Amino acid sequence: MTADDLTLFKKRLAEHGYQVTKAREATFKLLVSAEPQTIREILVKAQGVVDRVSVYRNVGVFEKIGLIHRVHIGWKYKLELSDEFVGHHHHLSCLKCGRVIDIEDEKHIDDFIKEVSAKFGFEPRRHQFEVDGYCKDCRS
Amino acid sequence: MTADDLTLFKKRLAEHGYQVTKAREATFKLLVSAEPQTIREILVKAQGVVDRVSVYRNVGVFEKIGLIHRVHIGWKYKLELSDEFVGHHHHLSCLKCGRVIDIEDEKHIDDFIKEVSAKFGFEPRRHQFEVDGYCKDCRS
DNA sequence: TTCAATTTGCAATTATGTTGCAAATTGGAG
DNA sequence: CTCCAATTTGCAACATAATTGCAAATTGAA
Ligand SMILES: [Mn+2]
Ligand SMILES: [Mn+2]
Ligand SMILES: [Zn+2]
Ligand SMILES: [Zn+2]
Repeated sequence: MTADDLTLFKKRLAEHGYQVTKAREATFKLLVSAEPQTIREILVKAQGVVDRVSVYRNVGVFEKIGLIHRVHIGWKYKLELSDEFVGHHHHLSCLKCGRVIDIEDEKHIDDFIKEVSAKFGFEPRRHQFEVDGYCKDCRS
Repeated sequence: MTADDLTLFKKRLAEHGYQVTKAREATFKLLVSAEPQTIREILVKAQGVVDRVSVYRNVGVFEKIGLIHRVHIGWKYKLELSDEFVGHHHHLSCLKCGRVIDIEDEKHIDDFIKEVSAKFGFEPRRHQFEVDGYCKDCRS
């Protein structure tokens, strides 16, 4: 993670009236250290450093102020930095090794959403696209 | 649900070496009665008829043999009949009233998957696309 | 009808996430 | 820097969702 990321992190907390604490900084760094990851993975890494309840609570805070968001990966959700940090994207997820590949969309998805929203009078807010399969190394 | 659906249900069970039981038939009928729905909703309807453990176990069986599948709806998953029954589709999901609208894709998604899979040497197996927002009635 | 194999239901257990509260930490005022 | 009200933390208890072991019931094939 860059120094800028950490600065932005602290700025966002302050903007929303949250304090910058040891536990929050540690939790955020764990979040960034591998991405995306399950809250379970974060809890394991946090053992002895930050209490599980505080991890849950602060992950909740981070979500609420838009620092991170959830993505669906194989019937669990994982946590990743928000678009502000890493740019909007979707995922290819390997059913064998668990590898997650970031993919960028170049229009297909947005066009589809626009089309289908118009058709049903729907006002889209968020979307998520996920492809499960086998990665280059696992498809042998 | 049609008589054909029930016939296909029994056929698939038999093909995979599973018995056709009261509990399984009852659970499948509950599944079909409203669609998609959470396992929680099914458990409530099953009270006094099928034990919760059997519901869990049989929903697991149904998934395994491809009679049903999960779809992501607002950070929960819901269960719905597989494509074989209802045709492949995706969902618009209302953040306010919870309404779920089935949408069909006309190429966008498949093209995108083809494109991006080629790029990463990925072999796609399953995919899921979900749009959250506000339905016609709720956007006022 | 008979019976081995499968399935069911109940109790106990495990996994996951939440709440109440006293003690510690934080950040701003003085 | 010092002080202190407000926020945050960690622990224990609680709540909810899902899984497992096992004896009893059901199923389907002979
Ligand atoms: Mn990503
Ligand atoms: Mn549907
Ligand atoms: Zn792989
Ligand atoms: Zn609605």
